[in-house]
Amino acid sequence: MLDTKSAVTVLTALAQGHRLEVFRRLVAAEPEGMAAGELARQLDVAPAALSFHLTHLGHAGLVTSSRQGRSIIYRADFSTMRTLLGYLTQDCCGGRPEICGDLSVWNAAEGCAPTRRTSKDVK
Amino acid sequence: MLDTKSAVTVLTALAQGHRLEVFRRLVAAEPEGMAAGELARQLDVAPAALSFHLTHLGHAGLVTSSRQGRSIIYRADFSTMRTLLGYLTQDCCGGRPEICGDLSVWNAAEGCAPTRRTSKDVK
DNA sequence: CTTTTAATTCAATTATTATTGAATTATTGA
DNA sequence: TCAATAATTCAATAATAATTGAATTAAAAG
Repeated sequence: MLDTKSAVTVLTALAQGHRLEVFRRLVAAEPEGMAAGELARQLDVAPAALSFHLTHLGHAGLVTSSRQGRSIIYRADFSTMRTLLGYLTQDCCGGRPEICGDLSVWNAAEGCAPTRRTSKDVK
Repeated sequence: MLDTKSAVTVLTALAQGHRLEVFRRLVAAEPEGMAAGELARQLDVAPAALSFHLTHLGHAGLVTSSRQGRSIIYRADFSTMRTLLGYLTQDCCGGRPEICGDLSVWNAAEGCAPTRRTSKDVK
């Protein structure tokens, strides 16, 4: 389970228009992922600015990256999002699973957002 | 369903230590809620600062308030959190419900986070 | 080896958020 | 009415976060 500090880190990463949009598009782009430059073009954000946001998302554990030729490919990491959803559900429903339903089923489910860290993250 | 801009508003509201903690305690304090002053004491935050955060949470639709004597009682509003969870789930799993499971069941569920706006919000 | 392309890092700037202390509003009780 | 309590609003400051343009690193192609 996530501690409050980590939860704030992940929430902060998602609480920004460009970053939330990046994450959305990376989810849609699974499992191929997308190059940093392509994301910058699609969102019409300066490469340096996007790099900042991607680093931010990476720190929060929401994306992974790997070099492919001269491009760096980013991919959404579902597991962190799942952890966040679990945390918020606990927060939201505390000792009252009857209010929001029991999410533990899909938190425990097999095949649910497997960690896809098949390649080392780019440094 | 939440649009991206509103999602950012709600995420921003939660992406701050004091506010996340306030929300957590208000969830735990349901259904009585808690006075602003009591929250300020418990979190050891200056009243003016807490007021700022409570306004922030109120704007995002995460808390409601009502005056009771000289105190102002705040309560967690589950419905916004539920909406956020639904949005993030869509985001996270896109057209792939098999990845995170189908949350639509508890989004549609009866008795799930009824809107408890029994009193007018304090202006 | 030089040039081009892709991306990042860095330092500076700009913009946004959070905190503080003083002043203000609302309510209660002496 | 007056003093005390609870909370908010306001203006100023402090702290963080985001953007920019220039410089740098890495890989591919001529």
